[in-house]
Amino acid sequence: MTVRQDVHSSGTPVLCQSCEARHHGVCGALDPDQLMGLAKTSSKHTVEPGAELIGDTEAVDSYSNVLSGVVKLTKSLSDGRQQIVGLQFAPDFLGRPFKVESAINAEAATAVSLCSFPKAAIERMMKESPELEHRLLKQTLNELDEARNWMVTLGRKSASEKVASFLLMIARNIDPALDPSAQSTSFDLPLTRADIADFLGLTIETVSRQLTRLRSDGVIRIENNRHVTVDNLNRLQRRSGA
Amino acid sequence: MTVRQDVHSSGTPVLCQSCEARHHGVCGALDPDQLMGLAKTSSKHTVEPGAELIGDTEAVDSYSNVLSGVVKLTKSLSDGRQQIVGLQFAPDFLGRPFKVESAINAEAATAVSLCSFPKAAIERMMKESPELEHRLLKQTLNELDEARNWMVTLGRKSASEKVASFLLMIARNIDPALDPSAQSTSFDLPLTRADIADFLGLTIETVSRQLTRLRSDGVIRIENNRHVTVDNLNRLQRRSGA
DNA sequence: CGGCAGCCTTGATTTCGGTCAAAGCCGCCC
DNA sequence: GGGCGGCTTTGACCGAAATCAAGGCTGCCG
Repeated sequence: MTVRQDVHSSGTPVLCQSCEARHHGVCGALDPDQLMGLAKTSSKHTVEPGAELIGDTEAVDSYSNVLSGVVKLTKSLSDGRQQIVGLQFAPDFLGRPFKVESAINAEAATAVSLCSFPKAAIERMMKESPELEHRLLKQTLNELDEARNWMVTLGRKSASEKVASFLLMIARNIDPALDPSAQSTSFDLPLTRADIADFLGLTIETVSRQLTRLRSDGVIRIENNRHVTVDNLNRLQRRSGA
Repeated sequence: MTVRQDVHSSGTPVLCQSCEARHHGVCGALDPDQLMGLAKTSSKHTVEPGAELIGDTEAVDSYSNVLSGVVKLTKSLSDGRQQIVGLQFAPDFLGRPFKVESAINAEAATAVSLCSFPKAAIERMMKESPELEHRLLKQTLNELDEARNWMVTLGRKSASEKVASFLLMIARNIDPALDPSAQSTSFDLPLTRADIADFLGLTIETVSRQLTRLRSDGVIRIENNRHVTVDNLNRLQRRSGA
């Protein structure tokens, strides 16, 4: 579904001067001088689940790297119907270059730690550093690819295929190190049933019923409503509609 | 739904040396020397509706600007279910920089004229010209925005809202000069009912029924199954779910 | 002109997922 | 412990859209 590995494949994680963590993303594209400049105004911080990171209400003047946790990108219709249009995992980049008008919301789905940079600083650097813009282009192409893959799921898959696809997608993203040939895996769901429904274009009840079915069919196990174990990834994949 | 104007807002149409037409897109980002170099290997050509422009079968080694007509981007599940994940209108750019793996198909929905460049030439120039990459980034961000908007339509709108949204989207894109405050408009549908169904995640029959309803409710008129007239765009918009 | 092929529309029926309603579970705080 | 609130599950029923099945329109070609 995704080819996340490709995004930041160029180069190893870089010691970010500002948040003092080793991570990919923006920092990796900057030379030491630029990093120094950026460090003065950037900062690492952590937010609770539910915290709004980008809203149509407030203008946002910063970009961030997601260091850990999951951020959901949502859009709403005027009557309140909501759709999650993307999930950002570490080490994705969060922000809207060139102020593309889009009325998108970003909210922490889990506890999230971020490394943020002021918008002005990044935009200035983007003019100077083609490498930075190149990385952004790659991430954006990747997000576009994911969005289009998800459009197939939304438009053409049945409820049970949608839920299976969702579980696979999460399994692949939560643990980026997951061997693509792995046969089993185990992870915490970063979303509530309501979020999953908003992501899949379903209702809470339908999501719950499909999870129950996967459980009683022995495809998955769930503990505490959050922790999912998949013993046979192939079985799940067969139910995802390919 | 879209902010197409922004994409190519930087600069006026440029006389493309290769296809000898004035257009935006790639050419506008190149200096005269680069254009000259490109002209040697690029060409303008026209294809019939149904022609496959990018397929998972054959490797594609060129990029193109769409000069006129409509190109549909599709994805399919293994059992044949299909979803249209995007439409490209002039002056959109067609191609996959950096070979992002995505199993996408591109097919001419109408007669299409293109100005094509060999992949190698463009990629070489992208390394030299940050401006070119900048344009690509802008178009990609725009496509991402459109894809995410469409995800809301696919996931959360009813069949009648989907069809209304589709008509509005086409009206806004077919005639880029359409005044956003215009009250009425008229255009040819670039897609068959089957294509519209694949775009909206519906069946042919449902699309047909919804069009019939819009017609009998006096919101639209249709001649020859293709030519649509909307006398009151606001009425259509109210049915699109906003 | 006549027949055929490709689209499109319309109607009857089925079904998947939504809606409405109730109850369970679990953690939390008094 | 007990009660409360939020999230989840389950059940009964309903309805929007899919499916199945004709039939119509148009343009093309013999």
